[in-house]
Amino acid sequence: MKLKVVFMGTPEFSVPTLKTLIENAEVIAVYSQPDKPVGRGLKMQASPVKQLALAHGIPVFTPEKISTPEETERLKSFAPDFSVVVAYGQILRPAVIDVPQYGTINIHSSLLPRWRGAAPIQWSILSGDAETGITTMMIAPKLDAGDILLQEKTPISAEDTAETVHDRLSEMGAKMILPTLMGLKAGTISRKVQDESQVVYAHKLTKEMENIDWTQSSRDIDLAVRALNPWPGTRIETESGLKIKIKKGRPVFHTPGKAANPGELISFGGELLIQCGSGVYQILELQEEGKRAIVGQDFLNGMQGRGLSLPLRLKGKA
RNA sequence: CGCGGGGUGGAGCAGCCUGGUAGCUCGUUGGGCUCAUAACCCAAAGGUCGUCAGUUCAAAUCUGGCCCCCGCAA
Repeated sequence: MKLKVVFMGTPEFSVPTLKTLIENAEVIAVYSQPDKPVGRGLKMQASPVKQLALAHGIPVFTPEKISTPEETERLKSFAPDFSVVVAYGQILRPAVIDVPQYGTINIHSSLLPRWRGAAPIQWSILSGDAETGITTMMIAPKLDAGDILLQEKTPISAEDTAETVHDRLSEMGAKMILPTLMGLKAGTISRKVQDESQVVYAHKLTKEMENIDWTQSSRDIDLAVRALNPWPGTRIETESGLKIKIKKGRPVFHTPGKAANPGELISFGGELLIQCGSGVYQILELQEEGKRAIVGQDFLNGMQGRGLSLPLRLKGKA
């Protein structure tokens, strides 16, 4: 007998888990955030989760607010064994959490209790954590505070960005959902209460975070560039008005022949560099406003034709 | 009708406003220099200027349509 599951999720991150459930359980209903105008032209678009569900003929519900008496009643009518919540984007009230027979399960992309909250992947990179992972947990009324069920770790490499870790954790979460549900139903998983003394919050990222403080060390800047990729990104703006996103880079340890001032865009040996508060940061890939992403060497080549020359002073933190 | 930038030899750019010889940096090929080199010097190849039509004696450049790429915003 297949498990009867209600799935709640919205972005791309949730998709692998939903796929796994569709293949191995009976997904009786899917909840997702309402369609929103997206992209150039502001065309209305269904969330990735909604699109997948519709493609499989699964009923989709997109209430503005799921924690209303009417929606709760509807949820009850499905008589689910489990609700599985993956990046749904709404807080569930106790009445909703309590509907499924075996409980409401959440997949969270950090090693709880570290990094509760909205942007755990980004904050784990930004903080220089050596590893992160996936936690499956019981949903509790308080955000990300429920009992821990299963955890799996993955190291954060020097090449990892929020995007690569996001993709990896997304797949990890999908692999962990069945063992979690089966184990819970069979009673072979022991719930583990979170150690409140270890709680750290990963608050939501803001657009302003794209502005980097160049007086930091090149190592901190490297962490920021990787943590904020692809959103909100890391932007530099020269005093001459060039707006450039740093897509990829790395801290380097050699010192340019001539000492530059912190916050100056310079080049040395064909490399595009930024002099930081301490250390030098090499820009490997960048993107100018309105243009496509290019490597540092191409940017240097293009400067010649445009009559630009280094060093270029960067605007300070906004 | 959300706002905006761009499509020019293999790459990144300039030229377009003020129509009339295709420019810059890099790469490629050949040669030179050197113990040697990703360095330096000389030379060469390589472009129907996104596409279609219009204006004009003449269009990369002006006008209109279409295709493609991207930034903001969401």
